[in-house]
Amino acid sequence: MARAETAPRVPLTRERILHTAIELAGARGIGGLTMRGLGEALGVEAMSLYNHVANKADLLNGMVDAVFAEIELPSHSDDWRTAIRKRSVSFHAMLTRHPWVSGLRDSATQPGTSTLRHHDRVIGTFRNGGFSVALAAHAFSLIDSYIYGFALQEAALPLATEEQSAEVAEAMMAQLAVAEFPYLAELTVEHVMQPGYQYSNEFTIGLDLVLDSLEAALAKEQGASGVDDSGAGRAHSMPIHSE
Amino acid sequence: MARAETAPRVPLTRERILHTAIELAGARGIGGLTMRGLGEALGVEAMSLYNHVANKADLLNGMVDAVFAEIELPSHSDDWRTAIRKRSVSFHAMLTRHPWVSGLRDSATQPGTSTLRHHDRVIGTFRNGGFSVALAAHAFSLIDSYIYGFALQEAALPLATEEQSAEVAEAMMAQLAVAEFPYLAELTVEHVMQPGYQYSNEFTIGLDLVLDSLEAALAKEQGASGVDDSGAGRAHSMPIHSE
DNA sequence: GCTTTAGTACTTACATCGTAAGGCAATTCG
DNA sequence: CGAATTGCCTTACGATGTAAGTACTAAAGC
Repeated sequence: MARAETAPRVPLTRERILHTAIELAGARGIGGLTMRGLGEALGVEAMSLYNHVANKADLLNGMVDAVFAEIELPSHSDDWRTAIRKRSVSFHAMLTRHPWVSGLRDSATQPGTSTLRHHDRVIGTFRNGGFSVALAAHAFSLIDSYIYGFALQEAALPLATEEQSAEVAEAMMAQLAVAEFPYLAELTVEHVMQPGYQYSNEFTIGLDLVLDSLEAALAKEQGASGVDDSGAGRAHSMPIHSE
Repeated sequence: MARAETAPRVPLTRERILHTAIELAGARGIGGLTMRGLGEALGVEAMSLYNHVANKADLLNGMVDAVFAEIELPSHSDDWRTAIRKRSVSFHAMLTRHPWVSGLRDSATQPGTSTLRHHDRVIGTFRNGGFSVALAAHAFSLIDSYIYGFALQEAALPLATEEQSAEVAEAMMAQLAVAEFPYLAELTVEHVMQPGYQYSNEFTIGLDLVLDSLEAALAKEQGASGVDDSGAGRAHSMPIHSE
């Protein structure tokens, strides 16, 4: 048959499926990603995909793990604050590229190796920076909650470009009873509708505030360990509000 | 007719629909909430619901707005920090009661009146506490991102009870190559597997760190306005990292 | 070379979903 | 009492994830 020369006949792979799925999710949104549509994009019937992924949940897990590999790992040569800051900005950029990730909660239950490696390096960066195990856990929880939550709001509010912001703000003001929500109105007019406003700029502002507080908590913890060893010793206690 | 006495014959209402939908989402998860199932729970056919809600998206929006009304509004009599802290704890408690809320990004695009009132009061609390418009916006973004993000991770990781935590941690350790992810292993063993650990306890720790950083930012902003009026005057600039 | 075997892709089919269209009954208004 | 309006129900359609069974393709053994 002529199949050998006419069709390239690239065999289906899990990697190829994941890549195309990520592309498709980007183009049509995660809701527009269907097994049939994905099959079509790969020149294949929907059911053929099931030879390489267990089910759609497995596909989504794989997609999340694949994009986690795009995040810049914290560098060993940087001090903890710059290392964490860099990877957080990179993390945020990834979530901006792939807005559907923050919506997929299930994937956290079954983390892939990329995800685990990432988490391990982040925790390690804190530990090497002098954080106790407990404080490293707090820091990890705080930072990642912020990053995820910010991405969630970013995905919801369509304030990506300046025009979009203006549009949304105006629509909001139009239907908004200004008298009933005066502070919301003030913030919209005097902040959101200012020229050059983009919600995504808020990210690093909040991030730096978070890093400030972690730096202070670390200083407090290290100071406390000099006076009283209970802070560093009972690693699973709460060293921040020990009073 | 006998209808008055035999059958209670409570007529369908948007409120009754929303309440039952919230219950159902709590019992079966948001994925288990279907129009047919909801109708059945109300003793009614699925299509009858469409006389009171436009479509499923409208239903979900209504549900989100209804549970937003459960959040304790920041009190005017408290100072900003305690007021925000109280409402944040209340917010978090609501998201724990209704874990599906954080997953519904779409609802932020079409906020209901409860949601708007809530946001207005939060921003107002910051403003009355002395925050500039810009800093209030940053604070609002930071705090709500953290709360949402934390709830997202809480919903994903099933670490609600102590037993669950232990279970998950052990399962993780079992399949985890300890040598490959040493820091993750350390954190799991020395922190998560400690007696009495519950991930939800991390919430107030991170929250207090965030509030610390906002307090510092406010002090910095107010200190700067004494030396130089540009901080308070140009409200849409970035008063935190002005250097 | 031919035959066997395993794995990959295709076909068909089903349960379940949101919801469009139209019918019927009960309640409200004249 | 009759007319109209509202609210609920019936039926039906297209789309989705995926179970089950079939056919083809490519490597392994003789």
